[in-house]
Amino acid sequence: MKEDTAVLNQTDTKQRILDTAEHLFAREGYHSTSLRAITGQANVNLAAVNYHFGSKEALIEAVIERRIVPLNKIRKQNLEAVQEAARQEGRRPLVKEALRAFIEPTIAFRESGEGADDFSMLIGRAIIDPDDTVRKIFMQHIEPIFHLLFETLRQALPGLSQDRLFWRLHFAIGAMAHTLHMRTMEESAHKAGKFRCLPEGISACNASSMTDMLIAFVSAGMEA
Amino acid sequence: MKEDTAVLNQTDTKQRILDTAEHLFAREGYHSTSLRAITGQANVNLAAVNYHFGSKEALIEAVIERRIVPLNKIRKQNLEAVQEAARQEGRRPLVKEALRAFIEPTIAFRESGEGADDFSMLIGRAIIDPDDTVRKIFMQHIEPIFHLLFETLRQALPGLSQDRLFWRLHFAIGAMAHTLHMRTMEESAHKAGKFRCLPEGISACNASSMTDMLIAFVSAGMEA
DNA sequence: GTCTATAGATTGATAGAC
DNA sequence: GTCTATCAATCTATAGAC
Repeated sequence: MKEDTAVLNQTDTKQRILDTAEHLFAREGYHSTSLRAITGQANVNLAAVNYHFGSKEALIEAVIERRIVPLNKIRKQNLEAVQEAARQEGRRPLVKEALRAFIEPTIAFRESGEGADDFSMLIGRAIIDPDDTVRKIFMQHIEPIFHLLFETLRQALPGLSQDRLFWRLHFAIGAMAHTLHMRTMEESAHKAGKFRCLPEGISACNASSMTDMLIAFVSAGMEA
Repeated sequence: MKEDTAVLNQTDTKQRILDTAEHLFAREGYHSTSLRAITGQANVNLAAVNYHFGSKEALIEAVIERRIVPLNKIRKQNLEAVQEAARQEGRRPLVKEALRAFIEPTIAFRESGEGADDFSMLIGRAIIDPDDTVRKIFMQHIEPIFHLLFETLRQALPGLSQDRLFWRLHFAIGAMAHTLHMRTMEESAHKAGKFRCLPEGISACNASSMTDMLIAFVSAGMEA
């Protein structure tokens, strides 16, 4: 009984720290978020972070790994399925299906449940953030998947030089990162209205149609 | 004589602070860069920042405005020239020439002289950075130009709904920001090799060919 | 495991001599 | 205008009682 309570409290505290840290790191950034802000909002003691994780850097590492591991597993399966389907049908992979295999699970993550929205932003930030603390952790997880995506696209576009393919993929990743990084799609649309980019503002849209628009955009760019 | 020396010292100190701040803000980020790091590297006294600029926030404001004002003037002239040429020839503006009017001076800036490389990174960061300190300053300068770009593209693509146009432009800006944000094109290419995305590494390329590739990419995406 | 209290370092900003 | 010296606030991290 005593043990159960202890374990429950432990996981509960760890979980609350992870969730709150994910939220604040995504929205305020790693350096701008203090441990006090996290523990305060999570309603746990300041010392709990160092007890459970050891340091602030180990905390964000745990935040990232919790989500990136299952996400990369899906992306890997998708990309391998694309290659396998093309091989069995004796054709090249399509640019669009390769990009969808990579992009769709990333954006779909947003609607998959509590906190996923935050992690989506965190991915967008990690891709871009020049701060080594966040990006290094992220890069070592994304590297093999990026390699697999590049290889699949190389098969899809055999006429394109590797240099051009690399830079086009670079542009595509930038478009995706910028989209992931938005706080919410509603907020971004609202801001577009506030900045008077448009006469009457822009409609928000769900992750599914956003994914379709993004894939259409980057596919056309890759094949330009 | 005394006055000349005083003025020279003043502008020299202010200039050195501006240049060094631009460099460090771009590479390390606003919050991760301390005033001590700036004054130390610029070889000026710590108190000089607050004497000349008043605060850290006023400093980055000065850093941004020094470059963004002439840059936006060029972008504005370019976009108006595109609209005017199309009007005189009785045709719609081309997507490609509208995007080039906006993108080319932004990237060309990189090769225009000392420090421009840093500011290019800073722009890329400002577009993306969720930190309000940097982005708010930047956004209030970019808003009218963005509005003009949107309007020109609306003329170029009359069949596209404003919603779709907005999101496609959003993707295009993301691709551009990600490219601007790179430390250097050589470094980015080198990293691609290090991460083994490619068997033999990627060639760097100059700003001009980078601009052409980016414009080809985003034009195809806009017209998808 | 959780808490208080605090060490130890760093930050932006300023006062006052020169 | 430039400098030293310092304040007051903040930060991460930890020691030790419970």
